[in-house]
Amino acid sequence: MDVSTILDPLNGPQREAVSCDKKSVLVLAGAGSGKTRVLVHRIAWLLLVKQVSPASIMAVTFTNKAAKEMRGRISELLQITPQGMWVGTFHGLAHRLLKSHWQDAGLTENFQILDSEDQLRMVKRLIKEHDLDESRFAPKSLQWYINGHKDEGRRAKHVDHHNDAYEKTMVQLYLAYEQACNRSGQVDFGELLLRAHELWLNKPAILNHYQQRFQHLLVDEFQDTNTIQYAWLRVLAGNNNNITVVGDDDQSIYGWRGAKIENIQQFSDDFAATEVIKLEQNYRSTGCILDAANSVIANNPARLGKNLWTDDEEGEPIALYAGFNEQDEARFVVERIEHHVSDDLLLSEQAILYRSNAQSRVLEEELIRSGIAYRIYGGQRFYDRLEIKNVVAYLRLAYGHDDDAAFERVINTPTRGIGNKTVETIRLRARTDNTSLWRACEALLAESGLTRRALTAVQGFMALIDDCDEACQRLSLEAAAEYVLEASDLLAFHGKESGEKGRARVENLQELLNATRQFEPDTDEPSPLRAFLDTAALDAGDQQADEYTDAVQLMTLHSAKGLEFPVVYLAGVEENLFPHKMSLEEPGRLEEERRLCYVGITRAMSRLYLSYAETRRWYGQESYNTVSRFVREIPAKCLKEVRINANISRPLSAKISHASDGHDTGLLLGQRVMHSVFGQGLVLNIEGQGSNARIQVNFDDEGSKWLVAAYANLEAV
DNA sequence: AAGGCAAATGTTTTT
DNA sequence: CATTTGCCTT
Repeated sequence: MDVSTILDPLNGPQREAVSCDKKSVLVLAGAGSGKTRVLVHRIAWLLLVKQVSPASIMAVTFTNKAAKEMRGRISELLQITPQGMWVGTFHGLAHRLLKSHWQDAGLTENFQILDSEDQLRMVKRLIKEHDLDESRFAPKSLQWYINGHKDEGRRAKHVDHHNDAYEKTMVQLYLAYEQACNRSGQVDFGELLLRAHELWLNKPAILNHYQQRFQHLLVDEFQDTNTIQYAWLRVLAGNNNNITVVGDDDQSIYGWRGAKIENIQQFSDDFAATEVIKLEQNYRSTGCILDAANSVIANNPARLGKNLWTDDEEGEPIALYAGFNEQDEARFVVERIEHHVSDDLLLSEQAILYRSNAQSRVLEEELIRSGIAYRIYGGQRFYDRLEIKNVVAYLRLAYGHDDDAAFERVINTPTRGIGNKTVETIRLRARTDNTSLWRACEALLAESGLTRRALTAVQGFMALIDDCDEACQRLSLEAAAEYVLEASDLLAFHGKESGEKGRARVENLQELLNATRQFEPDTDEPSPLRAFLDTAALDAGDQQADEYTDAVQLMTLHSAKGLEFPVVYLAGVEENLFPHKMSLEEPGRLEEERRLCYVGITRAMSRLYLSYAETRRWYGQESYNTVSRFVREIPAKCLKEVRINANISRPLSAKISHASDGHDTGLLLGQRVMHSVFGQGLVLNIEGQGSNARIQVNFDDEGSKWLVAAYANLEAV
């Protein structure tokens, strides 16, 4: 294989980015401009042309999916899988590091990862233990508070409470949380990054070793890095290593969870003589779609400035549909999906995107009614399911008895007569002895600190865990999991849950056994069980089921980032919904919503539909929204309004059928009417009775409006 | 320990 | 509106 294979398929700027010899390179890659391709080809370039050892390369992504894709594409391009390269997520790499240097990082050897649910439980418990009012100190906000500070690299001792009583308590709780985590060998997601950073700072020898090793750092989705992630990278890169970051300031949509778009600017300041390369040629969308995206995003101030262009044709204009309510909107979308299917497009080539999950319901109902297969992205991850977490907790507790989060979860699951009272005694003992719950149990058993009944139950539980431990050491991972499932009685426990639920739970448990069977520990982790537990904590465990059935894709705009579809429906482009009402208060949030819109538009390859509802039932209330400001930012020449008259057939006939319920307005749905000011129009909707009735009319010239029957003086035409 | 009922509470999500 | 949560009862 020669150099041409690496460079030939690339355009000018891409080539420059791939072969650039500068020590620090910032690639500003617009949507659909071949960002991943540049990263993959640059790695190939380093290996083949620069003869760099794979072991000196570290590539960092945000999601496991992206890491997996990168590894796959590198192997595909090189026709071999390079050994010794570190490709992974920030959290995954930090975790790997901490496992190798657990002592230097001040951790226990078998430290476990605390997911956000476990974290919330722990935080709740702490609030209770401190006798604080949950309404004043909401567990969720304490969790948010802790994670926020960790993302900024601050421990409890660093937080300045300004002598404010409330803030003081929060810091106190943060401190208590840190202590509880340390006591039970638990590390939350933010802690992985924070500890890894502290490891660099506190152990120069270790840092030096890794700086010597990783002379080439590559970072994907750089605009999503938060403070601690960037700090970690910067220290690792030092003054001598090579670092390439790829990102798009216009696609920064995670500011609300700590991502710092400013890191892009900071990067150029921190690394001397950074080469900045812009990738602006888009290989995804039609001219029309790009024009729209460019115009919308141009309304954001303080951009680094990119303008996407394409060789592709103008394409169809973007269609905008004004539904009279969300059902009508859904009907429109489904009708268009059916239309495209009859045009030989697959369902899976079409995606419905929305701002918030609550919107999916109506769309789903309409898809079901029409018998169209669909798949919703997002939602609960496999390893987050209750039944899965239960089994994993048994395994965790078997592996490391001091794992308090696992202990809390399964001490009485399935129920074995250990009630709150007993658990409270155990917690108290653990706190006074400053030890784990398991050790507290041992102490209590030794000195009979429990009632006879509780004593037997706890003893039974501990024996069960020891059995599981023994099974884990003796058996294969799969056999051990099977043993745990039986011995703990979890299979039967979940199986007897009512109806559909129980069946689904058993199915998932079976799926977990599958996962253990297929599991291949790929790291240098000697214990397959530990490796599996790590995967369960850090990896979503993508369900691959139905991945191959043809189905319409439904997801939020956030989860659509990085994907592309021939046809995209962007539903609910209304003020208050998108941009979301909540985001209008804080400064800077509107800009982020606009970037989200930019992400949405640029997902579409050839066709883009925008739709909104003039009336929407939202949290049980009727709301009247106008079309989103973002739509008004799209140039008129790119936009074509779909008039209701054009697809009157299904939506209206459905409405007309129950219009005869008699609203006593003398008008019928679908009827043409005349208004003295607005001119002629079509009756879309009638609500209420007689003169109180409100009528929605889509005027030919003025668009649709709601009118009060008593004053409107509508005449049938 | 399970089931029933009222109250609260609703952007976006990965690790 | 619909789902989840906490609290209360048996």
